[in-house]
Amino acid sequence: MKLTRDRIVDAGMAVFAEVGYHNLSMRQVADRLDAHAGSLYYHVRGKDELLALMADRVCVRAHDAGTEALAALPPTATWQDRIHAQATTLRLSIKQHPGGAQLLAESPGVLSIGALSLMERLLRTLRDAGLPAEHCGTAADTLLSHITGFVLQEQNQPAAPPPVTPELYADLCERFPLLMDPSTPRPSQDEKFTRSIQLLCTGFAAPS
Amino acid sequence: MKLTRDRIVDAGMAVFAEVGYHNLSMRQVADRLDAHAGSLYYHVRGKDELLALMADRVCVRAHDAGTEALAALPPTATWQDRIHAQATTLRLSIKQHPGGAQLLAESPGVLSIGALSLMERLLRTLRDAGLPAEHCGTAADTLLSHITGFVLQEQNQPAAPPPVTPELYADLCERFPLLMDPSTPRPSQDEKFTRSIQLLCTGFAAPS
DNA sequence: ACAGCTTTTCGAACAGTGTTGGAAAACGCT
DNA sequence: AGCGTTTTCCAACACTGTTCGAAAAGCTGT
Repeated sequence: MKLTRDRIVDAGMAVFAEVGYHNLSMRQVADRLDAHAGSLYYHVRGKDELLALMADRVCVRAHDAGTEALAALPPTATWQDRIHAQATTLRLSIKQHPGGAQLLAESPGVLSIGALSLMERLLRTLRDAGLPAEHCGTAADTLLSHITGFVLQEQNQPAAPPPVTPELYADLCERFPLLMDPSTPRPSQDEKFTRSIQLLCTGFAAPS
Repeated sequence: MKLTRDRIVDAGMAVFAEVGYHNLSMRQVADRLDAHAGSLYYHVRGKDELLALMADRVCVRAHDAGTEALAALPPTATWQDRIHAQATTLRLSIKQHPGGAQLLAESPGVLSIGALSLMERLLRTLRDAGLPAEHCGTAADTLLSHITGFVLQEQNQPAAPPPVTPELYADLCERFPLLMDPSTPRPSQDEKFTRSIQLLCTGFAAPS
């Protein structure tokens, strides 16, 4: 079958979902298309461009998932709810592939249609909420960079936490008493995420 | 001279400062020590571990810079000022090396002494500010992931923005009217950063 | 159907990467 | 001096992204 920019990105997304960001290679993408690695370079400038196209596709998927989530919201939903819905769908879309946050993080996101769509809709909801126009830009920027950073840290959490010897544990407790305080609740990632979004929203709403 | 874990990390940081994150290779690090690449593996499990050690060192430097910045603050400084000082020094420390955000983003940061120190001090200032203890954890987490995401997006901004043809520009204006609105102010990165930190601080301070 | 031309694919090669394992050297110690 | 351990070398392996000339495939006009 004929080789095409779109088909290459499709194959890229497929192997991306299987092997993750770090193990994605041009040869694997080519193999999935029954083609040779060199042939890809006729349609794509290089791996960087392919990654950028894939990042854009992730954003587009997140955008589509976001419209669905927004449509499912009851009419009584506040603008905070709408922001939260968009943030959550974006987070889940990124988390769908291993290393998805890296993919978004590496590619310069400005020129991507998908990223622009996400941004525009965030701005839209913030403006419709009646927030001052001059603050909406930084608010949306903050949301996006925060979500990226959050999923990044989330996906890089080691699967098996390293074993702590008792002496090391004691040392840690002494040097980092607040961090190691067992009385503080240790919320799940989902809770942390929704709380951080609420945090940002109250920051947006507060007059400055 | 003898090869040592610390000396390897030193050389890694030097190469890192010169060539950036993406072009850092074990052979270059070894060359700087007049050694062969294979010798590094006696002291370091692999490149991942070396990168983790380097990420920790960046955090330690950021921590030290943060103590200086805090010491230079007047006694009348609010807790928001103290948070801002720490955030700014962390941002600058990361930006010192090209691709520094990637370095922090890739390495699982939990087990790093430097990262823990940064976290602990953030928690300290938030607790000293009188914020409710059960919120300080997510607040500090949000701060760190936001800063990482911010510098990431900042460092990945393409040096030369791609040229926009008039027709493309018109299309963009139609699809993204809010983003393309020329009347909205376009603040510098520094302004965006301080504003986002202020945003987070007001979110922290607001009762939930 | 054939030639001619363009678009696309191949296949081999290049330089570079992280990593490994056995041989060789350096070191410390009795 | 000799032995044992710690450290370094060196050559290799299996990859990676990318390039380039040649070969194939597809289309057009006659």
